[in-house]
Amino acid sequence: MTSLRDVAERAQVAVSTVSAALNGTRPVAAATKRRIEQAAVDLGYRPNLLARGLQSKRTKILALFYPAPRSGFGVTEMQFATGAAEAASELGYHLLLSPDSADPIEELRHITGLGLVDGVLLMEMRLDDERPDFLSEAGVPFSMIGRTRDPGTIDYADIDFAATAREAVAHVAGLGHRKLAFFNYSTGTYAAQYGPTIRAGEEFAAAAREAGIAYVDDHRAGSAEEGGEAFERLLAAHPDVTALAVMDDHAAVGVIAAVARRGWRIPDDLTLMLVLSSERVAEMFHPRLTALEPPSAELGRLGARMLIDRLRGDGPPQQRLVPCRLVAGDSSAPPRAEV
Amino acid sequence: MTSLRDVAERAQVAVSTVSAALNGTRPVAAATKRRIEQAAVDLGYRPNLLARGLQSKRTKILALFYPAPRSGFGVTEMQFATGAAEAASELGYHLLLSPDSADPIEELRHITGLGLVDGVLLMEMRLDDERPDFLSEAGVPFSMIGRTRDPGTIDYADIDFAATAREAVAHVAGLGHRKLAFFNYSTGTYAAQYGPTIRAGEEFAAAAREAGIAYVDDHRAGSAEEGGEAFERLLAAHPDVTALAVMDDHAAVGVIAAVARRGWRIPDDLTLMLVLSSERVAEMFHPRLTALEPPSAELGRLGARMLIDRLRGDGPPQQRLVPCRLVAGDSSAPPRAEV
DNA sequence: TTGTAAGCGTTATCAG
DNA sequence: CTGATAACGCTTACAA
Repeated sequence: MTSLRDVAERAQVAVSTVSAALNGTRPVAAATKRRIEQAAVDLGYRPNLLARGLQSKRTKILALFYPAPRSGFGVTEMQFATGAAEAASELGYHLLLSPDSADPIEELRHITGLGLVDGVLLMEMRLDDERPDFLSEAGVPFSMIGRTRDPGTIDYADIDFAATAREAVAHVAGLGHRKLAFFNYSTGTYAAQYGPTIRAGEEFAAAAREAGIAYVDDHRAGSAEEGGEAFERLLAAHPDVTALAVMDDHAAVGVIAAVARRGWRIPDDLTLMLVLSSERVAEMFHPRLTALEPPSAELGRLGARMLIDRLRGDGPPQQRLVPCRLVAGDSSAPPRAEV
Repeated sequence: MTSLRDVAERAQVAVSTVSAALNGTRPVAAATKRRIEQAAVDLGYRPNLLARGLQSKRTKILALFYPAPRSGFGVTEMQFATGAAEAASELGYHLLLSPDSADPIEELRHITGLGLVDGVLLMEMRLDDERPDFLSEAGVPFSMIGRTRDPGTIDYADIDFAATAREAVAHVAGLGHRKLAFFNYSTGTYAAQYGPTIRAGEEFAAAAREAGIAYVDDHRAGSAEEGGEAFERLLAAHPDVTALAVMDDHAAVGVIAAVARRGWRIPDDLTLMLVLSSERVAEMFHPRLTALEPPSAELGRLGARMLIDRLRGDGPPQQRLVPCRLVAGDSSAPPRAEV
């Protein structure tokens, strides 16, 4: 482990000069600077992040704080992480993966108390999430992937649920459908005030209203079984529904099975869309489902970038909403002609 | 930020005594110890990891070094990460997510040169992977999720491909099948000497031979299209195949489509299994596919644990093989009665 | 059993 | 423009 001292000796200058030369933190004569840089290269010098951090109070480490997965960590969550790690890496930062055990706040207190991280990236936000309050009070810089009900001036990157819902509604309306149903995530996520659950629910209703098409959404399903049951109930109450948007992949499996049991076919008898699911998953179904794919990796990248901007002291709060991408599959078609 | 000094002042002792009391690194009178602990609690003292690391050369940080995803990061890879993070967390360690950019070795040199991490966790191993050599030479402790062709005495946790293949073969043989086909990952992963590709290929062949059932495996498919084509070719050459094991989820999609085009049904005309895929994914298919689910989270946990053991200086090399779990779906059945 | 003091590798503050 | 020197918060001899 070669240190600043070694470089200083070899370049015949003082340690502080080496530091200055290498960091450009104060003017250094061109000649000396060259000499120092050469020495550093010769010795394969690498600054010690710990020492630097201890002194400067900046570790260049960000913590990605992720709650225990509700229902198995999905591809989406993974992409938050890899996106954030990539962006951080590009900007010279490192990403620490911090699982939250039982008590999120205690865990946050712990991880931020260690002096190890410069800031925290929050994900899996609930509308009434108490983590932002804690971090604000503790004076720890942070940003969110997702957002609380009232994010105030906190930096965040979230899905643009309104635009996403509008696009989904426009898609089915454009095909001629007059009545859309929406299956949200499980009741558990609703109770937890999980952001996407609540916001998607609201925005799909609003978008349908705006577009002037009928809408049903009182179904929440988190498993294939529940999805199938919800679908039966739906048709019993609203036989005129011709299009369905489903948030939970597994619920969609149940819906498809129920459709088949009924002797129906997709898309002839039902237009089915997967909301907040990836193209990769949509392709597993037969027929390939239309999907609204969340910009997960980008949200991760944005979250990391705005946190780093904040750490660098730059400007006003950044709040970004990015819509899902509609990937048309073979599960969308005009409604069957009513007799 | 409250430091050891603050605690020392409040407890009316020297800093070193506080350190000793809190770390149990040398005997401290019970009374003093209690006083110190009380003071620490009162002040909400948290040891500064940077300072500690700087002094002790131990940061309690592990880097999970992951290569750019070959084909989109899957659930499996995510579970390596979360499993490792959890295990690390339980043992008082932290996990740094280190994306490898273009040049893995350079990136490794960088991350290990910073003095930031105590050790490295490697994943996505290729049989001829050069990363282990680099780390060995550099004297950086590490462990692998997966393994090279000849891991020597390096710690690793990998899938037990032999046992997995045996179980798969026994499953279909038990149903009465006499000829099994195997579709591996794409040719690209073969060329890259990607561990699972090579090992699964070999072990399925060996298991079939042992069990005395016929076997075909010269098909590699990494997409739905390729999967469909491979299936057509397979049946053209081996019309007597009644069971098929597929490694790539997307290839399976193509196979299923091809089966349907042919007017066949699963499992009546073909027993289909997904190898190295999760139950969650298998459930998306209709019928629900039989799957051999890799113990991803456990491998991540094991990898982290053995690395930490190594850091603590414990014992002999740890090399663990864990078989996949067979999750029977509705895609397995006895072969159709030949006329 | 406890205190003193010397670092760990940086950065930052001063003089020179 | 450059060189001492004092932190940063902790661990670890060594002394008392």
